[in-house]
Order: sequence, then C-alpha cells, then structure tokens
Amino acid sequence: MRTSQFLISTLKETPADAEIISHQLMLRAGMISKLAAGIYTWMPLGLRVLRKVEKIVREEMDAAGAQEVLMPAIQPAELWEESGRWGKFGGELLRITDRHERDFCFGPTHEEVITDLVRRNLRSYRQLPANFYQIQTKFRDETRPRFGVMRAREFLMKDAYSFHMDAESLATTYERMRQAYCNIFDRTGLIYRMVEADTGSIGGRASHEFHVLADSGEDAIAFSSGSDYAANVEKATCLIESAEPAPATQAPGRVATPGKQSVEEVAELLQLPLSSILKTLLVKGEETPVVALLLRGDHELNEIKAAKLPQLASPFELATAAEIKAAAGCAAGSVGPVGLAVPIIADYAALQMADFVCGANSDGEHLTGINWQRDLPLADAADLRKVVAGDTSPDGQGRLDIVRGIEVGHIFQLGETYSQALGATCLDEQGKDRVVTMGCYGIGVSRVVAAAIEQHHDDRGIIWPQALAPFDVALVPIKLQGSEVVKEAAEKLYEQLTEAGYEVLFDDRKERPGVMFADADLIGIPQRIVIGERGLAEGKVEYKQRSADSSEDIPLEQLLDHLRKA
RNA sequence: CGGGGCGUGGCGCAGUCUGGUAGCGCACUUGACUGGGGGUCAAGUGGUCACAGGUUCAAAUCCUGUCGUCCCGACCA
Repeated sequence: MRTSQFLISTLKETPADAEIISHQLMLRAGMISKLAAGIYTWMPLGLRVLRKVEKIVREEMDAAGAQEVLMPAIQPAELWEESGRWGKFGGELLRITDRHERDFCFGPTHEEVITDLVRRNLRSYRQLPANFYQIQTKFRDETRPRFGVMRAREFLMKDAYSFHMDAESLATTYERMRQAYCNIFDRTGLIYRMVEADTGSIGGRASHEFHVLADSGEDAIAFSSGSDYAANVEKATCLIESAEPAPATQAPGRVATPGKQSVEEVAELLQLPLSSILKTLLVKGEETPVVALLLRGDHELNEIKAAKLPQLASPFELATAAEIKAAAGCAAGSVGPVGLAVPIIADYAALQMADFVCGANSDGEHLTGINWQRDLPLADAADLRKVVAGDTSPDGQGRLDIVRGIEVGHIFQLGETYSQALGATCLDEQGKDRVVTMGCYGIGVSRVVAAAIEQHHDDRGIIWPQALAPFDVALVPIKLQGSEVVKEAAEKLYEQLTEAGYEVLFDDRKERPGVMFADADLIGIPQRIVIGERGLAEGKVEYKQRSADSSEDIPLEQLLDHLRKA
C-alpha cells in the first residue's frame, strides 16, 4: 500500500476529550473518527487492525467447531418479552419503533435470537451439541460511554452460543471454548489472565473472564502468587483465618465525634488506624426493614457477596436515611451494633477485632474499647468484604495480588434460562422432548484493539504486536522525488517485499524524513526500512524495529533474510 | 440519573469578567529554498463564535432556555 493512496490522517496534538492513552493514540493515529458520543467510524488504518483481530477469532472459532452465522442487528420486542428482558434490560436497550408502531431493539446481545433460531431449526439430539457464532455490531445505550471504543455504544463483538442435551456436553464444549479463547489471546500477543467470574443474576454453573492487564482497566482482578487462582475482585475470596480476637484491654467508653461521618474522619479525629474501627452499614432486608452489615474499617463491602445473603432484600440496596433514622435513631455515620435491634451479620475479619471503635447510635458519638461477647453478643459470620492485596489465596497457596484488567472476553455456562423461557427443546434418545441447555461466549473485538494499545505504546505512539499490526513493514524512502537512485531502489524493494508476502506501507508522500518517521512511529508499524542515497552508495538500507532503541544497516541482498528472522 | 467543566475554521487554544472590525499555533493550498527525526520564507483557503429567544444603537461577550460533549459518581458488561 502506498501512502499516496491510503488515508494517513495523523494529528500532532492530542484531542482534548480523549482521556486514556489508547483513545488518544487511536485518534492521533487516525484509526477512528468520532461521529457522536460512543459512536465511531473505523478509518482505513483502524479497520485493518480490527480485521486482524477478527481473523484470529474466526480461525480459532472455526477450529473449535463453531459455525459462523450472521444474525440481525434489529430484533423484535416480542422475543424479548418472551425472555422477560424487554422490561428488565433497562435503558441500555436501544429501542426503536417502526412505521407500523411495532417495537424493536438494536441487539445488545443475541441470546433471544439464537435460541429462537434453535427452537425453529433443531429438533433432535442428533443435531446436538451445536455451537454458533457471529462477529457483529452490538448496540448498548451506555449511560456513560467513555474511553473511545473501549466502552462504546456501538461496538464489534464476537458472540457464540452452544446448545446441549445435558450439562456434561455443555461442560465439554465450555472447556473447548476456554481453550480456544486462550489460543486467541495467545495469538494476539497480549498479556492476559483468565479469571473466575461471578455468574451474576442469571445463575449458571461456571463463568470465566479474560482480562488484558493494563493500569487503565476498569476491573480489578485478584490472583495468587502461589497457585493458579485468579478471580475478578467482584468474586474473589480469601482464606478465612479463624483467629480469636485479642483479649480486651480497654474498658468501654464513649467519645464525642461531632460532624464526623466517615470511618476515615473518625479515625483521623481519634488518631487510630482504620483497622481499629468497626464499620456498620444498614441495607434493606428481606424479612426486616433493615439488616446491619459489619466490616473492619479498612475493608470494603463486596456487594456481589452481600447480595447473595438470604436475609437481604433482592436486589441489594442500601437503606435510606429515613430507614436508618428509624432503626438506629441517628444518621448513617454514627450507627453501631451495640444495642442495635436489627439482624446483624459481620464479616469474619470484623469478628476478630478487639478494643474497637464503633458508632453509638447517637448522632456525633462513637463508642470505644468495645469487645465481642463482653459488650455485645457475637454476630452471625459471613464473607462480606472485597479481598485486598496480601490476603491469603483461598486455596491456601500464596498471597493475593490485585491488578487492573480490561475485560475482553467472557465465557459462561448459561444453563436453561433462555431455552426454558423460549421453549427451545429437542427430542432425546427416548423420543422425549427436553429443554436444551446453553453456553455463551463473548469477545469484545473492538475492545481488544484498544486494550492492545493500552498495553503496547510509548511516548512516540503505538507499538503493535506483530499479529495485530495494520502493516508489517514501513518503507521510508529519503528524497524519493529528487533521487532516481532512491526511487528505483525503493520501487524495487516494495515489489520484492510485497511478493514475499509482507504487508508494506510504502511512504511515497513528498514529506520530509522527520514527518515520515514520526508517522510510522505513531501508527506503530513493527518494522521500518529506510532507504536513502547515503546507504545505497554502500548497497545498504537501514532497518529498525519499532520496539528497538536503535537501527542497523543491512546489505540490500540480506534484507529479506533479516526480516524473516526478525 | 446526580454533581462539575467545556462548546470560537479540520485539531489545540486566546478573546467572554469590563459589549464596539473574530485572532494565534498546527494542519491544508501554491511557490521558492531545503532534505536522515514533526524545517524556513512568502503568498493564500477556510469560521452565521453549538442552537433558539431576549436585552442593547451594537452581542462570541450580558440574560433565559435548549442541545451537544467531556469528567466524577451512581448504574452496567
């Protein structure tokens, strides 16, 4: 490809509304162009990268035995009413009405459509297991799209859905897809982790997420230094060390803490570490108006874990100020468990505290020197908190570390949620109609592109992993317009490289070298060949890897060999 | 949805407080000189100052409303 025939629309300055590095570099490199919030055009350069990701995904899906289909982006409301999600999905579902006043939505996902497809077309266990995938544009009307294509309203996704007669078959396909996902992310050249994920409100048996590690990631993932354990912090647990609390050394007391609401404020006022303060949260209960949850001051509530407690109202919700006042007689900042007449559930770590500070159930006051059993009865124990770095891995092997990740894939053993609701059944060996069981498997194709940049860039621009690069080689001639020698050599080299199978970006613009170098660096082409009169006089060209600090001079006749080895 | 910021040429911004001929840098066009890390000089193109209403002799600037967009939070994968 010649730059004279290929739009290179690089920017020197960073657009003001781009926050994270991948978004900035995608705009500066001219990969994408914004049309509206969270809605982008993929420019020629960006599209080449997107297609590379697609190709890897497609090859591995095909190899894993999945069949490609292409489902409609627009879906009738009736299907979503059947599954119960027309009402439940909320504002994220982008809805439209056609000229006959019929309701439709732009598909944010395709469980309904694929399940409908299966119930219409598959009748026998002989046709199962079956696994269908598509690479298609999805629409989610995010409340806050951000970070360019990282969280866009319109984005490219690979979604696959498998159908089975039983859980065993599902588990087999799930494992095959898990391996396919590992193959895909291995091939992209990105540093990633597979982690255990929460199965969420849908239930289901197993779920794993694939995260590209990057500081800008929106998810936190915990992994063990001593074993394979890795989990989304939403789901991560740690080994519960059942230590007895230290013996009491202080007498109970009462201290004025006027205007101090948060644990941090109280700790600062009393000159105590956060870990010696007991945090009391009131949430809506199932049987009672509120339930109290107790945590050590330096720990945070894991709402996913809390939501699973039967005593709590579903969905999980914090108590309102009025409910807190009614139950504890004070504002949220002064609530404590001593004498509190509501069900109380304490995190394991909270039960190990001694001589702690907690709210006095009286505005502007806290209790000090409080101890379990002496000052209040032991509360019910539960795992309520988010893990923190340094916790022991739940398998007892090693300690947990926490890093940021970008979720690029998610696989899920769905079960019968959708097949049941939509009545997708097949006849089994006994000729009996049975509801099929499902798995689903997603990859954010466009997000992979952004995640790759987050992980691979420097202050000059993008450094593409070979597998995702829009071009393999940048061919930069010096003084193409003024030197017959250079022109002839460059054209010949371009032809040779292209014939050898390289995707070459031949910079035939009438630009100064600095401009061409800067552009090649910014758009991140992995290898660069500079061809000029000076080197040609000795029969040499300059070769440089994008990731390397320096270049080397290579005799022309050895160039192809050199590239092959690189 | 709550809080905050910003809308002035393709991009980055100044001008708004204190109303009076719409500016700067980059990019773009033409030419000359240049030619191994975003070059120099010269001459140009391009803006109903987000939109609507109002105040005023006069509005980018003041007032009211609307829209867009970004950030934080809530929400969500």
